Amino acid sequence: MNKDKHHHGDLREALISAGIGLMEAGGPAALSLRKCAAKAGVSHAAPAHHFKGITSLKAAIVARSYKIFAETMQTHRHGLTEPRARLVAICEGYLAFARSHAALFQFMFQPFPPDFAQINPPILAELEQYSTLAYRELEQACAPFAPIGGQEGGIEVMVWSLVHGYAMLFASAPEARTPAGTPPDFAQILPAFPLRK
Amino acid sequence: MNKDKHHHGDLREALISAGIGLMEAGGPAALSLRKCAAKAGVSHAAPAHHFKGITSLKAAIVARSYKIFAETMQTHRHGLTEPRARLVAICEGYLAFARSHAALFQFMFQPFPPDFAQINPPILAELEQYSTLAYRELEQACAPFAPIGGQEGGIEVMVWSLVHGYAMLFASAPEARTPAGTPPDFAQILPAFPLRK
DNA sequence: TCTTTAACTTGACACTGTCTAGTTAAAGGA
DNA sequence: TCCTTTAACTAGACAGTGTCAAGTTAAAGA
Repeated sequence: MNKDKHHHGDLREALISAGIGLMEAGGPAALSLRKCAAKAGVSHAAPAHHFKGITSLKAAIVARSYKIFAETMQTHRHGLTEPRARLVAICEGYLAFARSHAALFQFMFQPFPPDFAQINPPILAELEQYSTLAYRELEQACAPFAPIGGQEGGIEVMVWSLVHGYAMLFASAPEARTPAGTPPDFAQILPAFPLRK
Repeated sequence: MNKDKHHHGDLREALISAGIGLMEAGGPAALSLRKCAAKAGVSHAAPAHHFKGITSLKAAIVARSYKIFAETMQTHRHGLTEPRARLVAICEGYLAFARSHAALFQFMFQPFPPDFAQINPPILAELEQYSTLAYRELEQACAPFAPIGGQEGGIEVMVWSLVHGYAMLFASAPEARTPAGTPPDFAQILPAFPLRK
């Protein structure tokens, strides 16, 4: 741990972990550059040498979230080869992540603030990498099925919209606030879908 | 306008309008109690007499957003009686709002922070009222169609999830970042849906 | 060993939300 | 009309935030 040394050793990683911890404990609003620094045991200005600003740290946290997100879906579909079962498993992984990492899930899909440009390029690349990784999971699960409306990629957009909307509205919310009672399980919704091989 | 008078006249309304203006100009992060007060021409502590804290002001802004949201859907479905056309129109209204009021749309569907309790009860009631109003639009548009999976309300959840997910991912985002090109129009997706009367 | 560079600290600044105390204006009662 | 009460606002202070500038300390390279 490099105790008492001037260099922290792996401050970058420590800051990301601290940030995720803060968000999971108190929601996205609980994230603060200074609190992350304190949790990592460094001064309040230390993060500046690893992240250009708080937007950069946020981007790094989102990148990390996408990584966990993709891994969750991978775990769920592992070993399944039958197309329909595989797609269902991917959706279950999607919803499982939204439930168990509610704060991160909400944070990931928030549009980025206008100061996007200040994010360090390597962080941007990492973000791109893992979000693509997650998207590929969904894409591959949809691949066996015939396109909808003749448009390429239409089926992914349809399934993605459905599972994402459900996750946002019912899985990740603190209380699934449907004015009309408890929503049905997603497992009852997806099978009603017109998926043809 | 009650110029030079001690009382503003309608500060509450002015603060909500100012808040919406700020958010539409610079995104949700641009909202600040002090900036709202400045825009309304009062001191920085004046809002405290109308909103218990910034969470209350945010709730009031969300309530107002739901009102506009419901009205947008009403306008779109106006005059349509054929069930399918009506449902399509409601969805178009949903997406139109997400596009034209992107910041508000994102903000509305963000889960509330833990300090929910500090929100003034009348604001909470207003929020409840308008969000229910918006939900009723969708509910009524779905009513003519047969339930899915035997579960009551299943069709609403399905349609709502689909249009909401699409709105979040493709309509309200600054750039619809699908790793695989431009997403298809929603008009091509909904018709593929298994809706029976 | 000297120089350079990266990692971090310290201190300051403007900005945020919120609290307390004071002021000003309107409203109600005699 | 005068007095009291109350609501609406101002002014000032406080802790917390992100960010910048300058200094320090440690590691790396020649």
